[in-house]
Amino acid sequence: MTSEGAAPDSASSRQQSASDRRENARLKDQNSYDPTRYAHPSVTVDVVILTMRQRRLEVLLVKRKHWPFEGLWAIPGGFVNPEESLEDAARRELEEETGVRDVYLEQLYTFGDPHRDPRERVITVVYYALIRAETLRTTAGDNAAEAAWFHVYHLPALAFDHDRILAYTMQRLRGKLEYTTIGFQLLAPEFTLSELQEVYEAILDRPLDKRNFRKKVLTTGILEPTTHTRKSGHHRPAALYRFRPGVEA
Amino acid sequence: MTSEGAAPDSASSRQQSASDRRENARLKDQNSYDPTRYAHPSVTVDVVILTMRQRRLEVLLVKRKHWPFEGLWAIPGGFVNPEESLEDAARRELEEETGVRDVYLEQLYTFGDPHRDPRERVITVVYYALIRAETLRTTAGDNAAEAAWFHVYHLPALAFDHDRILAYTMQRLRGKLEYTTIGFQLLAPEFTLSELQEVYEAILDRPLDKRNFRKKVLTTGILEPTTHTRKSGHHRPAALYRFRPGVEA
DNA sequence: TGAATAGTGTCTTTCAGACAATATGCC
DNA sequence: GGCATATTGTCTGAAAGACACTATTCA
Repeated sequence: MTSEGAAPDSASSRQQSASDRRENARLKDQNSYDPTRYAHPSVTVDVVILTMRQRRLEVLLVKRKHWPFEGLWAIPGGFVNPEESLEDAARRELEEETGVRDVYLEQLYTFGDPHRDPRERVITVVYYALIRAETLRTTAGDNAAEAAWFHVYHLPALAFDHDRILAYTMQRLRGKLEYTTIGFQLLAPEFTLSELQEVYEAILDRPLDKRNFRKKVLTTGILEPTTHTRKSGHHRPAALYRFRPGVEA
Repeated sequence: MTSEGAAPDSASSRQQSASDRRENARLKDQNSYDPTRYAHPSVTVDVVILTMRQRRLEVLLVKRKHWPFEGLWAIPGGFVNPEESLEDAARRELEEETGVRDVYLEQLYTFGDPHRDPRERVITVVYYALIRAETLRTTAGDNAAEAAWFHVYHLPALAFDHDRILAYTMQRLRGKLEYTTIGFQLLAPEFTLSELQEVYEAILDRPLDKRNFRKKVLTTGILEPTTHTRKSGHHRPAALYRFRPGVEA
């Protein structure tokens, strides 16, 4: 076991290790009025909610009604409650916005620039969720003007640093598409190969060759054919597939 | 532009959008005593500091001197100051521990389970840093017992959820090794191909074929030979390479 | 000349990508 | 029959992986 001290520094600050500083914070907390408490930032969870609608990848945004960024669109989010995990907070937020639960949800990144919110310091842990359009509850009616779906490649003006967040979401999504089964999360349990291809094309934002695509997904062995077909127009019905049981992202 | 309302919910909670809730929080903040402030968790930044020493990948840990987890080893970290970004906090922490700056640093993940720290709720944004062993300042002396380097595959008992954090770091590192030049961050500006291979083997924890490895890195074109060689024993000297200027991770 | 590490090439298999014609169902 | 989408196979080039011997330096 090698042992080498950390570099020294201006002494007074360095002698106090990180864990010591936490310990000091705890001791201070035992006082009833603690100025360091005011340094605690707000922590929120934002959830980028994505779905496939009309063969496009769309994101759910809410319209801001107050300063700052009044009138601009924002990724839905909210505060993390004291007794819930970050992921629980994200799932709660997701369910509040869409009524769905038990969907794919993954932590994306944490954004914490000191002035990203002009009101106070807000550190936001961003998650993204992939949901199937059919699982959404239908329009609430009086909320219709507040939340809307947008094509991810034609976004309105966004509040805060939410344009960066969405750009980063797409980057992550494209990366994961290659080596995971994440794309399947946007489809119903049974689906056609054309539908699967549409998901990939929507995420990658480029057309794929049909023969190569089918060859690739079928040779991986993660799909199995069902006996069902889907008729969707004046043409040949497509065979339905499902994920091989036991295979997960 | 399609527009569909978000799902309704138990009304009182749903009618209040996420941005509304933030707005409400701001209004409350204008009072001098605000109970919601107590819900703000502590936010820390932890930095997994990795380097190559003696052909092994090693991580810098600090020994805890107080409850909780007294005597166990922990990833160095500390609070985020009000006026610094998360990455700035990580760089400050890194410099305090090692004396180095301007090294590779990347946000890993944010851990925030409500009881991961038994004292209070602490949400930690974890970064990892890759540094070259030569850039480290030498042992401080009186701090030698507090911080130590550990072989990443032979770790001591760790405090908090730091075992999970280190496991996740290795996972990320292996993933990025394949499609980025991240491994180069652990080497001096000029290095031998054997040294580069040692870095890859240390991260992947498996031996690589020397001929295939050299073929692969040389055909990518990211390396260029220098006119220098390195003699390191009673044997043939090795040619030194450097990264082609302008290529970054 | 022995010890130690540096340096090099071929073959096989797999995967990615370019490319176009036939099949089926419905009107 | 005409329309619309479903379905299918070959070829080529690139990359990955298995595999072993020669070169150089110095004690």
